[in-house]
Amino acid sequence: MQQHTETEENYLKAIYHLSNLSISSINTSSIATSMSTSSASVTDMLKKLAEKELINYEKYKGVKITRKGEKVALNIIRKHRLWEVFLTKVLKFDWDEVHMMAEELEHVSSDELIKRLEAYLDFPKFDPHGDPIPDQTGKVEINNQMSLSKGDSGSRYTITGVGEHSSAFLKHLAKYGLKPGITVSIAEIMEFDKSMLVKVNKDKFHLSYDVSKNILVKTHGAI
Amino acid sequence: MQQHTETEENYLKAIYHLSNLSISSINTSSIATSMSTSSASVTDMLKKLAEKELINYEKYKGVKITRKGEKVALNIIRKHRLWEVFLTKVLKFDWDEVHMMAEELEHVSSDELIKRLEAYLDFPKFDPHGDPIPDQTGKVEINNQMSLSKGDSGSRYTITGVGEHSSAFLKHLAKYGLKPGITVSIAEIMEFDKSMLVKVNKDKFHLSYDVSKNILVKTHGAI
DNA sequence: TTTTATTTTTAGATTTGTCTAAATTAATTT
DNA sequence: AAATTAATTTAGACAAATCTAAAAATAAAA
Repeated sequence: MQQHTETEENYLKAIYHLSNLSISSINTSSIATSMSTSSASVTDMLKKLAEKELINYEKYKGVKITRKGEKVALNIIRKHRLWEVFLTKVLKFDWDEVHMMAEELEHVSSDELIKRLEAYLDFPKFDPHGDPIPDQTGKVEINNQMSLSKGDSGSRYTITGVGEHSSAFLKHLAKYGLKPGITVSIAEIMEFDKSMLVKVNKDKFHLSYDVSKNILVKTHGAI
Repeated sequence: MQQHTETEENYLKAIYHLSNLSISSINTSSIATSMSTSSASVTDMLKKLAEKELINYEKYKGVKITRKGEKVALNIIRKHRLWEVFLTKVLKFDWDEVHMMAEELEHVSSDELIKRLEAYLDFPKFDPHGDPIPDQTGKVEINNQMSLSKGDSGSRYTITGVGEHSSAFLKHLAKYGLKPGITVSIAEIMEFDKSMLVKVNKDKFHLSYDVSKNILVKTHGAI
């Protein structure tokens, strides 16, 4: 049933994620960047994935993931996120420590194992970073999140997730106590560098544009 | 810290297990058989492992695992057995289903993850098949188990483990309700085929030599 | 619309683990 | 002890995933 190599799965995952960032088709170099590899290697792999009908690929024209490829990607993402819940909720790891471990675990676990893990965790809907967990059929809840950087001065928002998963970024947020579920209000937005002053409870602090851009929120009060 | 490939780890594990079956040094073909591969492939890998000082290897003279190699093997075995406990105790898999899954999980999990898993499982000393779980330093409890096939007619024994882990064999034992912790007494031993008649509570049944050979026991009453 | 610059693909090499077939060494028989 | 058989190692090839450098195609600029 699972006839793909770990590497193929990682490429598919990367292509899937890039597809969600822009509507247009994905180019070779953006995949190379996100996989930290050369364009030549990407081209080789694209041929292989196209052969298996996991992507549509035309030389020099870019890549589009097929429904079949998307299903494979979503299954990997499902595993990744369920393991992240396990690692934080059960083994008590911090949310900034679990990404790399889940990166390995996502490839080894059988569908049956994941089904049982999901039941054991009581069918969580989101991972520790606020990302939705796809179900067995590949359905994902689309949460209408926006970047905090697009928020308005004076408004309140609830953090629903992050746009970057590096340990460095998550550790940085942890210093301010920022994580999914926390409510922040924007006190002031600086014109010249798009940085902002935010308030959490009684605390006030300054967030650079690079940071606020990667904090995902929903407008406060809305479901 | 963990500079070995998955394949190298699997070879080391096989060599370690074979070393515990006979005192003499291990030959190429027995490794090939247990790994389901060719002798030529084994020879290639032995050179690589010897290079890394994980084994002592002399052309045509066989293999002995070094202390360093043993430590690597025991760490993999530790991970394997802790995952087996997790899969049976937490995710409620049957003991005959967990071997292959643990075979994959043993390679991906960091030492820190395993330390937390061990604590979460409340520091189990044995896996579901009765095999002892090595500690972080590579210490293993040597349980003085013997094969049921070497038992005496009229004596009672407690099952402590199995000498073969295939799903087929474990399913066969399950049919009789045989597993670690169960007490059996030998009612009769047949001379001609070394098969035996055993009693468990009120039930009596016939075990072939092939089966009794792979049931490990301790003499009843002893710790 | 040429020319230049950028992106993408091809060509050829490398690494890891595997294979088959041939050669070598060790073990057994006669 | 010589001959035969069995086990082991070498040689050469292959598949997967990667790389660098060169060639080809597309995009941007003059």
